[in-house]
Amino acid sequence: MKAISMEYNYRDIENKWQALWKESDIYQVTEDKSRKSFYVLDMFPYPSGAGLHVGHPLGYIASDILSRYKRLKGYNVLHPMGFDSFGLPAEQYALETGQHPAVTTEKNIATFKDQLEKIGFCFDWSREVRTSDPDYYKWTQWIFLQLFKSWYNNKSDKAESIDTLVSELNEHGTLRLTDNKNIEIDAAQWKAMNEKDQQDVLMNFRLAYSSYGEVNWCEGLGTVLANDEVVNGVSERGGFPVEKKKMRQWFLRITDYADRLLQGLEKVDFSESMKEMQRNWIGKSEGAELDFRLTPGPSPRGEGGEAIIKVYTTRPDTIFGVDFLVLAPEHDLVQQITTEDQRSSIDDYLKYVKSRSDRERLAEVKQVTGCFTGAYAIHPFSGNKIPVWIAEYVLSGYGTGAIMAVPCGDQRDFDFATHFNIPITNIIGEAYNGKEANPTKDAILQNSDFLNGIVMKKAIGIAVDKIESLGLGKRKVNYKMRDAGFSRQRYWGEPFPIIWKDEMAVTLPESELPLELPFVENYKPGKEGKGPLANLTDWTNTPQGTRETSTMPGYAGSSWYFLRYADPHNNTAFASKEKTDYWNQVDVYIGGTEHAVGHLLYSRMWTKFLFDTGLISFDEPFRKLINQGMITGKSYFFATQNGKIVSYNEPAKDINFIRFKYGHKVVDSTRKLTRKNLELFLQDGLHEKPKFDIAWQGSGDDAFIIVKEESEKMSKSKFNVDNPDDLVAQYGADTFRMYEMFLGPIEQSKPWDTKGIEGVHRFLKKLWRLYIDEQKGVIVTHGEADNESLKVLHKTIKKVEDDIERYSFNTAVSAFMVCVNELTDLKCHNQSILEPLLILLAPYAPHIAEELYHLIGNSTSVINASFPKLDEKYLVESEKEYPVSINGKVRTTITISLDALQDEVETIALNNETVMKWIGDKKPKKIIYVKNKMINVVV
RNA sequence: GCGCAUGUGGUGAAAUUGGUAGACACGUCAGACUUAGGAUCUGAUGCCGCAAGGUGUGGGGGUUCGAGUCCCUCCAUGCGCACCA
Repeated sequence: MKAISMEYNYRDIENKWQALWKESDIYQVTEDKSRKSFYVLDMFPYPSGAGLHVGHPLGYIASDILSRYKRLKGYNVLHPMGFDSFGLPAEQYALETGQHPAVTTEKNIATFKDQLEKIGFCFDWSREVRTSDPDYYKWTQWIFLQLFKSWYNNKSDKAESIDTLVSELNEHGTLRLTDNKNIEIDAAQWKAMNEKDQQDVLMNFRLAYSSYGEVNWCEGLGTVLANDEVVNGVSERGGFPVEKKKMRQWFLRITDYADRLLQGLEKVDFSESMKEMQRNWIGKSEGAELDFRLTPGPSPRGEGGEAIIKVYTTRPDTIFGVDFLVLAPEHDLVQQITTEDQRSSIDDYLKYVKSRSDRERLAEVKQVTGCFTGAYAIHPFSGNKIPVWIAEYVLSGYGTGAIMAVPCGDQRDFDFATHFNIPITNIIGEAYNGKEANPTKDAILQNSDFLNGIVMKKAIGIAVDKIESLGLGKRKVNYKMRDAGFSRQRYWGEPFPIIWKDEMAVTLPESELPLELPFVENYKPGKEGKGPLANLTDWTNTPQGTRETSTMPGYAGSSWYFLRYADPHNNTAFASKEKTDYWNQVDVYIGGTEHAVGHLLYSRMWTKFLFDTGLISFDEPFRKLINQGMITGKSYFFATQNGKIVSYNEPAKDINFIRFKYGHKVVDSTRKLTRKNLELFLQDGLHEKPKFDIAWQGSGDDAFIIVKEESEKMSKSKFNVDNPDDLVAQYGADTFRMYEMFLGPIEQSKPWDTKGIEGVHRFLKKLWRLYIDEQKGVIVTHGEADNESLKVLHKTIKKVEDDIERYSFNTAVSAFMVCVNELTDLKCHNQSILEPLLILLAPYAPHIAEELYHLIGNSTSVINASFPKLDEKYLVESEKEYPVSINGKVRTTITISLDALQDEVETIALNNETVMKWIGDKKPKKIIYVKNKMINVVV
């Protein structure tokens, strides 16, 4: 039996090499100091039950190509993968099915790894990390303890051991740090305090701290959530309503790092929109805090002391435009300053405010509501009486919870003043038209005493200086960002290494880490909003006290995992400094935008903290961030009316849309939608009202409906998930890899569409035929390569190198296609061309490259080859036909040598008949010779 | 409302510093070889026009010998933030 068909059998080739690579541990890397390191990282996935979809690998493929490329370039490349395996979904699943999260997680990870392996990634699996692994979370707990034992010293502008704070207090007592971080006790008082009180003081400084505070409580999930996990008043995961609740919680004092997180953005290579999102989240604003005294009056003003209202403003220049003050309804002073006349109205208003949920408040932003307190404040400069109001539009959580209202300059203040007939003072002359506020900073101030005639921009500084010098207030920087909630009333997370004793948090000794997550029978929440761990009394009660029963949030483990990859099996430290120094920062980090304000900010904070403590030597984790665009799925909808499918002749109104799974039967031969299918989807309750047009097709008895497709994020519930396995099975991993790159720029979102995949597959077959003839076998020739083929090769080397270096992964694919097309045309089968080509291609299509590399006689792996050297001499053409443009319009061509001198070109051009025909007898003003591009004659 | 990003053929998209716009691929059309073709190969394909030619990168304006690229302005789409004082 002869005729071993030598066609491109991707299935066998890929299986074979994947097995061999695995066997030989070819992707394992060590800290080889003789080579420069390069660290390429993907955001590690949460191992969901759904497995991988086509959107996942997009980033992984790009990072894989980059890693393989850098490796060919001689770098020692760290390219690890792991799993963010703690988290809510596994626990929700456990609640429903009773299966232990550890079991489902394990199973899901196996599926993920299997899928990843089939795509041929070069991950060093010996460095795999899993956040739910005790050997890993031991160090998450350890870092938490370090945070607990540290405080942020504004003087040194870094985190320090809490001991430095203690000794400071022992020696000097009073500590002046920033506005909101003062301890005003003397050393004697401090020493006189009992331990509990001392601990309470320290708790106000620890970077991981516990406190009673308003938290986002999500009843549906039975836990609290961090601000970034709440979207529009509902939980990001599951969409359950979220309410404010006072509870004892753990927090991360990320606000102390606000400024450094902001400054750090200057030195990292993130996209502008990503930086902007982070800046937005941090929300720094500079302004002033200003005191308004209240007029003395008959109304109760608290015991003895006169009430002072502190307002926060970013526009102190508008101080003379203040017509009233507004307090948040929750403001502490509200009860104290309300006059008897107004008391009942205020109480009614407060009742009304309380009845409204966060969601209602958000939804009805435009509505103007408020109530007068009866109190008046004194304008600090003019001495005028200013009414004090309360209103919903002032938030208690921002600034001081009180504002000075300047209706002529702020639209909300304007609306409020108009609504309640409060007279408006104009301080910007003609810039204010009386119909709406003008928030300009460029107007010249009037009616403004010492600020008259000054441009607002300049007046800001002048006003603050005056305010400060008169002791009426001070400069103040404000942040929108709040400290991050760090505890969850959940099971499937890292337990806190904390024991509560006499209301004091006691840390577990490091020798007792990891504090392993105990086994539980069921995942029902404990009493009083506590997590499932609270049900395990055997576990919670220890001789030293009661264990903390909440667990750490999902972002705990992911805030430092990139460091662990450098030294994943270290048992004595989270990673040795020697190794983190070697691998250093992540050179390129690839992942989605959805982590803009969560994971990325927390990682940056943890890195800065570990840097402060001297445990690592860099304070930004990621040098460059690439945000892969989302690959959206196509959803298909059918129109229905009263539960029936809308037919061609019916009028199209009151139409509902039913989500339908894409399938050939339905969309291709759309004669009718079967009753069974319809019922199935009606039962799923997936009624939706999308905004697109309906496309009617056919007529009469043949009428059918195709409802246009819509691109959305892929999700199981939307029936629009495409699974990479199918494509890999049908076309092979190499085709799949190249196709995902070929789709378009990595950072762009795009709908998933397989219709172009054939083209890529055809390319690989065409490539194969350069090396192999189905009958004759290997047809590679030896000897000198011809000049034309060499030009093609070197052009490709240059293009591919340039493209990958600028992360343009899609254009390099085209370069390969052009190359193979041209070599096919040239009938080039020369080894000295075709071997380097395989090395070039190996990052994109490693399997076929490896197979051919061996078939043409190599015994080593293409993975360990060296990137072909570019010889520039093949890039230049000795003579070239240049387009000649006359006044910018191309009219003819001239053939000259590439390195012709400018005056030589001019002579040739002026002797050229066609050129002369175009310019006639006019003298050209100048002749521009754009090297390698064109010649332009300006007449 | 504010901020950021993006607008190029029937489609996905190229054009790296301003220099022949539409590479490459899909699709479509025509053809070759075939018992067959969902294999392979060749050619055509922005639009108008038989053609010469004209026109063309969301609209308008500007800078330049020359603009998809730079500037101004308007429009559309996507994402983010949103009573943040």
